[in-house]
Amino acid sequence: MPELPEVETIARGLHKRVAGDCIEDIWLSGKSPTFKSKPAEIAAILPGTCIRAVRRMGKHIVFDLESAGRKKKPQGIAKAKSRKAPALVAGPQWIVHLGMTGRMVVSDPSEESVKHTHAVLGLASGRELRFIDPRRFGRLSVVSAGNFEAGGVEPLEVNRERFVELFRGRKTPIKSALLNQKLLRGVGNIYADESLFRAGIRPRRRASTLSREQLERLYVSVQEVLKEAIALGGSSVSDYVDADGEEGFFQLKHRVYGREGERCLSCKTPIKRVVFIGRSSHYCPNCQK
DNA sequence: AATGAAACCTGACAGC
DNA sequence: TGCTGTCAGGTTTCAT
Repeated sequence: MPELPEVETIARGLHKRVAGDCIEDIWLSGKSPTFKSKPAEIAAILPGTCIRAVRRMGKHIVFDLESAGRKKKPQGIAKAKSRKAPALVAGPQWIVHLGMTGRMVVSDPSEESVKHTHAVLGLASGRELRFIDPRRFGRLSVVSAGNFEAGGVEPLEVNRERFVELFRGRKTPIKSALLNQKLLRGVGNIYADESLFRAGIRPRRRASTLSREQLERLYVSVQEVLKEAIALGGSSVSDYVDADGEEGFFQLKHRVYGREGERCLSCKTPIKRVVFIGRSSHYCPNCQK
């Protein structure tokens, strides 16, 4: 389901709703392979913690936790360090990957839980935080503070030079590289196709055959597409909804994804769909070289 | 090293 | 009504 813009939207929504709340109890379905950490470990760590922040790293949702009733440590020690030192992370982190069909909702306990609910956290405010995932490609795990490795660089934080260097000289098709989370984290099938269209590059072009100018254009395209999508709350292609149950609207702005056979918006050539690396790729055979 | 297919799962939808 | 086949926003693992 979710790529960077959807996960960003969900994480912001969750932060607004549950930051500051505390986890009192937990229920887990135990169904594999939902749990990357053992369910018993998750059940042992989460209750008794408070949610300091909810944020996104790549396609992961990160819950920064701290032990309930314990104040943040004084930060005097950090003073001597450089201004660039990262904020101290007090407690464990709960990491949620939504896979293809994962959803997180804040519910009243009186609401019946839907099929494929795999985790329910009881919050001190009386509400419940629920994780629902029909296909079970999502993953839940806990890590100790600062131990989480999300992969490559953030597309919206990387500078142009680093971006170009990530791809320059690689023999792999540029779309494979864009989807490789160890290089760039957060871009998935929709936004790879949309970015490549805007940059005028075919998905199968080998990265090594792209000029610096083309890579710079791709850099701009990726950032524009992601920013526009976040502004519209993501793309709701089939069942994606954010933490408030609201659909996104970026699917209305797709120029190639899901538009096979329809006319290209800039040249009227029918959009093509080809399958490679096991996924659909959509492109305009005229505009993209 | 690097491509690519298969596997992990369920549900929706099209066609017969 | 029901069967079969295809497709789906992701990632990992195994074979070539």
